[in-house]
Amino acid sequence: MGGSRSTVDLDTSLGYLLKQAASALRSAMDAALRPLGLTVPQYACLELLAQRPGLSNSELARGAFVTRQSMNVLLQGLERDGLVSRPAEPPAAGRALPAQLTPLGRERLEVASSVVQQVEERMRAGLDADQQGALRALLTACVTALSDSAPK
Amino acid sequence: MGGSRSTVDLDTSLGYLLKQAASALRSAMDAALRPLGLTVPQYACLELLAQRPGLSNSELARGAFVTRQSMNVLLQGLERDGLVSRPAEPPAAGRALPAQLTPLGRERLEVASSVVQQVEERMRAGLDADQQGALRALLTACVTALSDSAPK
DNA sequence: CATTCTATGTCAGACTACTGACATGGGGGG
DNA sequence: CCCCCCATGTCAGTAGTCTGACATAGAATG
Repeated sequence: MGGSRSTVDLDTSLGYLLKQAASALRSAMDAALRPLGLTVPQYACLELLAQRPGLSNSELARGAFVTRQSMNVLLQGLERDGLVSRPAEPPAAGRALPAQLTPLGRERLEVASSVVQQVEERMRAGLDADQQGALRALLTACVTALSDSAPK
Repeated sequence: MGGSRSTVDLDTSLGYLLKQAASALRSAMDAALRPLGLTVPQYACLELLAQRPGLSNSELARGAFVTRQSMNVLLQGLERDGLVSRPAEPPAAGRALPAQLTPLGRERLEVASSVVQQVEERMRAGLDADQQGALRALLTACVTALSDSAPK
């Protein structure tokens, strides 16, 4: 078991490669969404709400991989732009405020989803169906391995 | 999870899964490096300098997936802490200032590399050698596909 | 040789995201 | 029943990162 090598070899490191891939995807999505006036986290929030209406702020934050606080300001911006609506008063049961897409938000998301799908297709250009499934399985394994061994 | 035509299905989206994996890895690395007083980009910078001494600010920025400006302030902090050294004067040929690890920086990196390697090993826990090679190949294919089709 | 293009370093500003902290609502265990 | 623990929403402060812009150095082009 290890300890013999003193530094990580970036050319063969899975972590470095993972970051490189995520960075490339992020840049491509950012460029594709910029003309629509949406950032990547904003798009992620809209997409989450389209598939699971009524998600609360904290649930959206976990789904978009940001903190509650960041998602809160993000949601305020989307509300201000009329893409998302939240009840102003606490919902009688619990504190979580369920958010909903407005018709305008749904419309904006339609366009955003199509450009993002084009980006994803570009990314999968050289992969056949089997390879895509394999990649999905391998990434899932990495995620579960990391979260299972996560302290606290 | 019915596949809708108008929106991206997050449960089967490779992009979403990629972001999830990168986020989990980032969190794990962040937690592992925090006790050492290093952030992930700082660690990336040190690791790059260990393997390719004399890299300039811009080259480090590309290698760490940040902008030149961000890498510049990051380098200033590392210089202030005595982990990295750069010549104060322009090097007669070109504008690029080659950066070097100081002995203290090398020492700090030793510890950081070991904890990061432990994180990577946790991530690869459920993958055998073949699967790791496959994952590497698939991610590389995604990166090249994205950069080849990149506009600009 | 002059011009243009590209790359680099740097400065200024704005924005994004995070950490820390506090109050509130709901569920269990004593 | 009361208390403890966890999750949520929110506020304030801080730190990190990006975009935009400018000047300079070297290469490429005519």
